[in-house]
Amino acid sequence: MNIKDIAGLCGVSVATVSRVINRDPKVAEKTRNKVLKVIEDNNFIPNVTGRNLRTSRSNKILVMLPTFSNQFYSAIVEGIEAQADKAGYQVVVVMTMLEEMLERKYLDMLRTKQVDGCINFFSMLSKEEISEISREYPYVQGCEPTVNAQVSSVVIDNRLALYSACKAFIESGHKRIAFLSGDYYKYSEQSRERGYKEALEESGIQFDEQLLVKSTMYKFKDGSKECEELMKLENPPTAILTASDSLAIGAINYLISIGVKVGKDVDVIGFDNSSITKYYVPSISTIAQPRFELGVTSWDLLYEKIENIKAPNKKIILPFEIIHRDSTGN
Amino acid sequence: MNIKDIAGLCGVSVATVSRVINRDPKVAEKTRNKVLKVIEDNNFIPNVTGRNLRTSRSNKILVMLPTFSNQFYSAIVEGIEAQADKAGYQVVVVMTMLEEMLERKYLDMLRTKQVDGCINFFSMLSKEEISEISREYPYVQGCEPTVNAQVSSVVIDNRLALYSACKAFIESGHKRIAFLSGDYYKYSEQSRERGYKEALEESGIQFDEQLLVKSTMYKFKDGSKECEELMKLENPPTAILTASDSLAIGAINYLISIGVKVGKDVDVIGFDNSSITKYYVPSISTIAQPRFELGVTSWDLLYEKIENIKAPNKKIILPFEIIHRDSTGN
DNA sequence: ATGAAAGCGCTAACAT
DNA sequence: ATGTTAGCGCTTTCAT
Repeated sequence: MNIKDIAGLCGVSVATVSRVINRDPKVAEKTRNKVLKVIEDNNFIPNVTGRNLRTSRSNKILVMLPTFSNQFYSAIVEGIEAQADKAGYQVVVVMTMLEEMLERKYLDMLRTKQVDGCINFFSMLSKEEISEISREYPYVQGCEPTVNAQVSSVVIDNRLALYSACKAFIESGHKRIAFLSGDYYKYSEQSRERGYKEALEESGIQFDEQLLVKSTMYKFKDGSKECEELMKLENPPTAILTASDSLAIGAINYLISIGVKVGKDVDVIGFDNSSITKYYVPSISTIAQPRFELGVTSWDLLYEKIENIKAPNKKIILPFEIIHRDSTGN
Repeated sequence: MNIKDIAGLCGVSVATVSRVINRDPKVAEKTRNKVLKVIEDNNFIPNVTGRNLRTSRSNKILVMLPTFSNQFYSAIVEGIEAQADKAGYQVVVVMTMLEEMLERKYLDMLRTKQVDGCINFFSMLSKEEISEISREYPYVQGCEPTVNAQVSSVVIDNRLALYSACKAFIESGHKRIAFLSGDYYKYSEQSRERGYKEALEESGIQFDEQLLVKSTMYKFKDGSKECEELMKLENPPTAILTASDSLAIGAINYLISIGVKVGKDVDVIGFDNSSITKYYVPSISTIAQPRFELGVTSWDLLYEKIENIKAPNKKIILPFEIIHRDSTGN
């Protein structure tokens, strides 16, 4: 069953059927109805491959995630899908597992027109490469744009987030404030580190590099282990900022294990507001990113590029929210 | 840059280039090398759409998940991808959000040959429909096959899992054992309920329907709320089996809030061994499914169907593992 | 071993 | 308003 069969059944040409399918207004009302009826009756769906070959477009976009096993991305993808669906686009989600080879393989889908655009949430490639890709193909980065690359992106103000959280700690009287972070997702990490240091400096607290941990890979285990190191310091922290809820949970897990009262003896704040934070005991304070909105916005940025590859790059910053729960006491 | 350009550069016909690309042995060694060199030099990738149109195959498969926001599926998808990649297939992951309309829309990708097969992890459709789809297209179900549908599937022995866990509770002296489950993922729920009842019966413990909760949607909140109901019973349970880690966490959260010592006063066991179970306090005992293997096996089943749609349906059962942690004391 | 050519299903330029 | 037709890039049959 193809467009030719439908044309035969209708007694019209394939061109007319194609016009009906593509909502071309230059078709007589009567003809249109006849064709639509036959399409309906035969449950006909136009062959996407034929159309794609002809138009060299796919009506698909690629979403590249570092991993599927981070709940953080699920709401983002839902946001993207909601928008893409409205525009008649399908979303293909892949994970790169932080492997450059895999990332390159998936990017070939752009070159070979298997997808019309790509939203990336963490790239291993250089800023030069990303800038070039972005010049040639609809390509947008979310959450972790490549530092200094010329590309449209949507993020939250990571600097301000850490600045605010750190300030809040200082205002509740903390003087020894640690920051559990990583050295991988450069963009957010650098911004957050800046915010952390600015808050300290502004309050006249001497930055202590022992309290800035950049060696984690964002696993529970890392949170525990690095928290242990921190607590063994001569002058351990009384408050811990973290770059992810998993790190916060790891840290809290360790603190509980040594009898420290979290939210009382030591305050801890996570990042991302994953669903578990509300149900952990103690419940975990955290910094929430507008995940669905991040998805929606990244699609909007991509669509601009799909419609006009020369559209200027935009850098969009969405608001975050600090959520106070038991792990920061009071 | 297409196959014609390559042919031109090589001074051969497009047919020969196509043969080289497709590893047809009937090409002279010398010709092959020349062509390969030119392909390499020009960084040429054959247009997938052209090939798909011609062969009416896509070398893509569809993985349908109820949701992205359940970590449970991430390792499964990794297993599928690992296998599919070896066979030269791409994996497209979509979520149906438990919407029948969406599921049908995605199934159209089979009919329209956008994908060569589908692995489904929960369907809203009737067993008749699933059986028919499975007869016509490569289609496999994992974890939650449609009850009584004629389709290849891979699962764990859910009955035995609950039977064993319940038995273990009985052997540690529990007599009031609740089961927090749902009424949605029929397949696993029914099997588990059977195992639960069998264990009770076999041990001469009267089944009490107050202790079988089937109203959850597997959310933290449901676990908390239903646990509260249970504990308010005249004769509350001393042990709680659950159908997911989220339910276990919700329940434990509530128990802690009312001062009950989990793993001592009341034992709780989860299901799926999600990563948080190890880092919750108390750490949570759970029933682990071999997630990666579930993915691998579901691919293998699908591939049999892709190669031969008439291949007989297989029902594969993989082993589970009960992991004891602090939430079940001792 | 290689080439010529048909045709997969569709769209769009051109003709009527 | 509708039809005719070329051609997107590829594979594959049939010749040679």
